[in-house]
Amino acid sequence: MSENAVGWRRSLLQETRCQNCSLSSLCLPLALELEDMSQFDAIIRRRSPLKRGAVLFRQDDTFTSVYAVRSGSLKQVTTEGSGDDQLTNFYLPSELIGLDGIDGQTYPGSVIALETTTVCEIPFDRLDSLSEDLPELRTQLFRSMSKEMRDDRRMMRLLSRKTADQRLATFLAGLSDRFRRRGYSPYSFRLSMSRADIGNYLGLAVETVSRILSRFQQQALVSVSGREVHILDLETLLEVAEQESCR
Amino acid sequence: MSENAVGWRRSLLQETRCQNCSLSSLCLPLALELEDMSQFDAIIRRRSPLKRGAVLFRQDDTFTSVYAVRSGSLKQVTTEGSGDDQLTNFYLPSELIGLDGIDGQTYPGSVIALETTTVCEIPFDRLDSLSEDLPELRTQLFRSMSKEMRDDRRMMRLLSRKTADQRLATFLAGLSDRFRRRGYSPYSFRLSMSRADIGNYLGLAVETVSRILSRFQQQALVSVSGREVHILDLETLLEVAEQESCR
DNA sequence: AGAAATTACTGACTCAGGTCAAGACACTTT
DNA sequence: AAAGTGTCTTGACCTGAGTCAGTAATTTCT
Repeated sequence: MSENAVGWRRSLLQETRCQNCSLSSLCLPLALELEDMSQFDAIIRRRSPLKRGAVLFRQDDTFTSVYAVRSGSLKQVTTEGSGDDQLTNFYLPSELIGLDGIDGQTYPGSVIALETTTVCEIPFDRLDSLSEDLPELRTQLFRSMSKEMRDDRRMMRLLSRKTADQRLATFLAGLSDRFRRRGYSPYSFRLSMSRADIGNYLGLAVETVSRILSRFQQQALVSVSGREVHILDLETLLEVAEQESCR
Repeated sequence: MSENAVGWRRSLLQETRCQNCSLSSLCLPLALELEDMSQFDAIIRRRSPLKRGAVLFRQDDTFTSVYAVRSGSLKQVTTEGSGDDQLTNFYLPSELIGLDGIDGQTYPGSVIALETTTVCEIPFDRLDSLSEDLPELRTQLFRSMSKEMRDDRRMMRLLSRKTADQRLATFLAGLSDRFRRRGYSPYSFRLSMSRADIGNYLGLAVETVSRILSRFQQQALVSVSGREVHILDLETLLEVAEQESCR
């Protein structure tokens, strides 16, 4: 405990401010001047890291805060009726969690860490009132929500019109792009989620995910070993993802 | 032209203000005091009615305004690649259109009237700056967006987990509920959209929509004649909509 | 290190819902 | 009233992906 606690305390002091955060150009305060950013920074609560499987908040918990991912990744899971879970989102660094909880005062799904993960907690009432004084912050908040709606629409199209092949190609290409934007290799990354998670998210059976990943590998589009992914032919992958409902 | 124009001019004067609007308890300004509401009212532009099939705005048009439906109904259609449309939403009175255009500066889909329809145009830059002075308005705006995200998640669950029967039952029950909230009969209404629209929205072939509506009728859950719908057994319909993935 | 428990892969079989085709119905328009 | 056009319904057939079952490979625990 002692060693870790010290390490954590130190990193808290070192890079715990938005001003020093490597994600500041992607995250909520991206449009703020330095002095505004320190106002924003003041309302943020850093949280100690979550371990794999740890719950950030549970479905139906009272909504209080939104969270920005600092490192690691998480999934959102909504349980309706009994037993039948739906994985509605994966969150990567700089992305905002919990915006769908504003209406209704409770979170509509549980959010769970997929690996060791750190997040910044942003109490929503403080964020709301700060957005009164900082138009750029308000704009960015509107944009984040708007973007999420747009992404949701894309997901609906995927779920209602795309074949299993197209879904997986879209998923892999999408991850690749998200890694690229965050400065990681778009061609080589590790999946933090299980096949079951991917299947649940894409509306496919686990077996289908496995089968298609194997076929993509045969076709030399990707090379997969467990959760390690190498994208070999992004070009073709994107073609598969968007190809005409070719008959 | 003259008679209609006069009629329209008159109704403009009569009930063209939020203060008199029967939807004010459901619409964006729902939380505002009377004097705040008149501030809000001042930024709104009434539009002359759209006829069936008329386009409110087109995909990729520059984003300028959001719209509140005053009467009638509309659909949002997104075209990706070539030809392959996806119907992503139906809008009923009091609902807000265009919030997904804030990010990216263009509308992500075309919005088309399904019948004679009137909308209130709300220029977004004015709405944004007004939300600085009226916290209740800002809150309501956040809520509307949050609610839409929540609805989107529900739609994803529908598209990825529900059977065709469950989808149609959910759709009918949902419409019924939306009519009820707006003060119309939840048991008897007219569909403003075609079977093709319904199919597209629910991720089903037109034929499937037809077949299942027929079966629902046989099972005495509903009685359908063309676009006229009577819900005979809402209880069971809701059961079908949410039943366990019963094996 | 070895046992236990997840997690991932592959094959064989099934079925919900898509596709194709044809006819019925409901509207305008002349 | 006939003709034309789009929307809706019904039937026959087919296929993509789900289910079930068994095995292999990881990861976790002791």
